[in-house]
Amino acid sequence: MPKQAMARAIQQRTLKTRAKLLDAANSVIADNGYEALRVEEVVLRAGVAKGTFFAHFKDKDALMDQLIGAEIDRHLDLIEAQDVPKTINEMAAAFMPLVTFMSCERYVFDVILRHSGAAANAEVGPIAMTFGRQAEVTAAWLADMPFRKDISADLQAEGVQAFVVQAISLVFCALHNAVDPQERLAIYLRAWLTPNA
Amino acid sequence: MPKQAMARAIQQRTLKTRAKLLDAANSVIADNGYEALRVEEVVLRAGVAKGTFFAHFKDKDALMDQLIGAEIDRHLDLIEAQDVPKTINEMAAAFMPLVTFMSCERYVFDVILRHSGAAANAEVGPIAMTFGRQAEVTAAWLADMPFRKDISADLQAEGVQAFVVQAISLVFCALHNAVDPQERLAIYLRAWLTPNA
DNA sequence: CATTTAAATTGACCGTGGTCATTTTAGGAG
DNA sequence: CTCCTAAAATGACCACGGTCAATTTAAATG
Repeated sequence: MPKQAMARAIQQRTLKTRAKLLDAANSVIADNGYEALRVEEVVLRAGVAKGTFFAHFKDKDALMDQLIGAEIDRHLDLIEAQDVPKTINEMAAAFMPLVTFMSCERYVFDVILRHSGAAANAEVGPIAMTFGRQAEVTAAWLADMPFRKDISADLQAEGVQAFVVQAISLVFCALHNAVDPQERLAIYLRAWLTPNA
Repeated sequence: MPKQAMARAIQQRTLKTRAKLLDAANSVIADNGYEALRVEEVVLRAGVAKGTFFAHFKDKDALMDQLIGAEIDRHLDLIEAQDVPKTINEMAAAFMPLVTFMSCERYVFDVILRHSGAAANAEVGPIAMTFGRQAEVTAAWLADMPFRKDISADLQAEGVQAFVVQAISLVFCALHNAVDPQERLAIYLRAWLTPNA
């Protein structure tokens, strides 16, 4: 057997540096919010060089993908832990913590939209995963619910997702920003899930 | 009456410079597409200094807003000039040229999403205007159509818009990019506009 | 322990969007 | 025509994301 380059296991310091970067990023966000995050500030607080950042994250967006994706996942955990909503209003209410987070900053919503569809199968990022997960959760709710029978639960879930995004969009839309997102979402869901009712 | 600074009329060269910048931008886009547009390249072709660009456009995004908004408007003109669609399939087909343009580049779609909701009433940009216009056109179609009577044409139009965006999103989503956007849009519209049918 | 090598880290450097104090110019007033 | 002033144009400069050749370090091997 010829001398051959073996893939070495990842080193301890790799995980340590990664953790330092994530901690630093979270602390920056806690202080100034997502939009104001600067890579320079992150590496400064983490005590590493700038190049190290990009050895760990493809670009700034990849960091945001991870951080925001983790936050969405946390909300989905809570949503899953709750009782299955039985009415449209309960469903709209169940989504609200997630909606509130997604609309906490215009920048955050933009990042989410940009990553909601994965660019390639091989690189389905954290946020794209949460969209898949949200659809699953919703479809599971709808599977044993007294709503529409003419279309699949999956299609219903896709529509719910589209309307959640639409409701959040309106938060940032000057033409409509007087409306309450939860109320608006309930209107959409009623029209989508209980037509002619 | 005291000597007083009067607002002067805009000068001829202002319009000329603006036109030069827009022409240059269009030529860059024709050559390399939207994403590859560089402000430096635009001012080079326009024969003006970099600072001049930003005297005419708040930022690069504002230029994109204007150019892409104009393109969308052109598509809406064509859509309005055509016969009112009578079926779901015709409606989906009617939107296709617009859908195709909106998904011509990932970057273009991102710009559109970023500008679809105006940040403030005072600054409703070209793209935000086209969204309003598209909703109007759709609502006008739906006003005398045999579809749903349980919700207003305006709400139906909002949903159509949400599903058009959703259909475009799938074009860029690796998990779904095998699907034909027109077919997908038709499925959404059928489920939204003719439930239980 | 000494040697070796791939992985991890570094920081000077670059590309590009955006700013602003300074200079130039259009065009109205005398 | 000349002067004057506000608008327009200029380009050196900055901010910040991202790159990469060179350096350091972990840890496997003998």
